[in-house]
Amino acid sequence: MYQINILIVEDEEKLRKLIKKYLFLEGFHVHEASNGIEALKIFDTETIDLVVMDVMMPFKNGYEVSKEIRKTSQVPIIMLTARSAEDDKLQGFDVGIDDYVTKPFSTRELMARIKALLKRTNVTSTNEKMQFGVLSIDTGARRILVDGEDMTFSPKEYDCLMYFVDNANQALSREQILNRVWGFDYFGDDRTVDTVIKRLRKKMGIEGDRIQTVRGVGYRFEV
Amino acid sequence: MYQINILIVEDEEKLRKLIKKYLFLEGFHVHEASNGIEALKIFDTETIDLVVMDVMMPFKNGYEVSKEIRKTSQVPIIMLTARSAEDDKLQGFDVGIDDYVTKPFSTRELMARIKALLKRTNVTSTNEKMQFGVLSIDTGARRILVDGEDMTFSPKEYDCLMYFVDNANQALSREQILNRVWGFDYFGDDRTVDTVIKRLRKKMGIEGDRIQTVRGVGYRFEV
DNA sequence: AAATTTCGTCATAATTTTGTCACAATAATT
DNA sequence: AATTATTGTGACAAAATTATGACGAAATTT
Repeated sequence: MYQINILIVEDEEKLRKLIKKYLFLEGFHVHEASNGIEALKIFDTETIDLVVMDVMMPFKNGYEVSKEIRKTSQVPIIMLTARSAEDDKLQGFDVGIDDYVTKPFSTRELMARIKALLKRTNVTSTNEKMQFGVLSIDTGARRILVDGEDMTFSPKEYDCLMYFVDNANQALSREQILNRVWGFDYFGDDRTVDTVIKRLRKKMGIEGDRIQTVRGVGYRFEV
Repeated sequence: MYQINILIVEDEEKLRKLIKKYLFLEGFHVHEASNGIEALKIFDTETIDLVVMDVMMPFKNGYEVSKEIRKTSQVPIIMLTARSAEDDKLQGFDVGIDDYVTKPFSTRELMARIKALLKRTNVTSTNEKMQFGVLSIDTGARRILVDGEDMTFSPKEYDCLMYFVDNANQALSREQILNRVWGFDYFGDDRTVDTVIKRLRKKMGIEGDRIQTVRGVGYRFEV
């Protein structure tokens, strides 16, 4: 499946690696640049779906880089800034910054912002058609057929199934599922997952038992 | 469905890519040329519905290229010029330039001019007659029949339906619909889409439920 | 400029989704 | 076999999302 590409532009290596790690854990494909020049080079040669960039950088600051990027692209940009002065923000939005995160920030906050922005700007994975027994999934149509019948899956059910499909034959803990499908900022019962699984299995009909219980851990989608 | 083909002739790559990006977002199929020779070559081999061309270019300037094109075609041409002197404009119209945009211009202005010119010169997506159950669409006449009855669709309704038809069986988010039907520079409520959908469904009669709600996302037109 | 149509927003209704809980069922352990 | 831990499931109410009618502003036509 197609992975979403994110470019991190941050001169402070520790912070860059930290962000990279969390983005990686969220399933993104991550590109790194430690300065603006490098960033623009990568941006020109790679397909980038979203940019996370520090304002303060040697050579070229974040705003200048954004301005360059905006000449050719409407890619979503999130700016990291140490200062939180109002005029700073205004300047940012002028250059077409889509969102703003003030340091220090929690990785959780940053992840939330990134996901929200991706959603807002409609960056999604490509259209695919998949088949598992009598279960057909058409991601472009966001439609699922069971035994040829159109089955309506709720957003949570759909997202959950997608997560399973993307990680077929892997045992996924409830926590992992919660993190990915509900978002890492979700504070709810682990067992919520069980309920969605129950509904999924039911709707999937005969293919329902592709979702195996992994006792003490969570679930596994088998292909 | 047939996409409108636009040829951009501009030697400055950054600007060319920028225009391309915006045209793409508006749903056009875009061809690029960085000079007059290349432009003529593409014009000969591709079907081009409209040309956007810079006057100032190496080798052959915009007027010369236009003259060449006019020998065989009445394709609408928009000229980009840095100078705004009157004689310039006159010379342009002499060679059969249809419209004129002076640099620097906003992408919004250029898009508006392009759309206006397409409308003026009656370039529409080809005349097609489509049938979906009792719903007949004649894009050439911009007319829709429901159950044999002539039904009047408002511009928004019509455009929206066309977007659906062009992307049949695809889940389209409200944002995507807004971007394409209302234009990327529209800042309004997501829910506006719902209202047009409501009106569409009503006018489409029995075929109204070809427009399916995709919960948490938007809508899908099913064929 | 008057009349008509279109369009966006809002309030409210209708519908669907979702999380939790209680209890049943099942598996693991003693 | 009994006990304990874990998972399955139906029910239900709250929350979220979508449908719809109404209304006035804006645009278009007459």
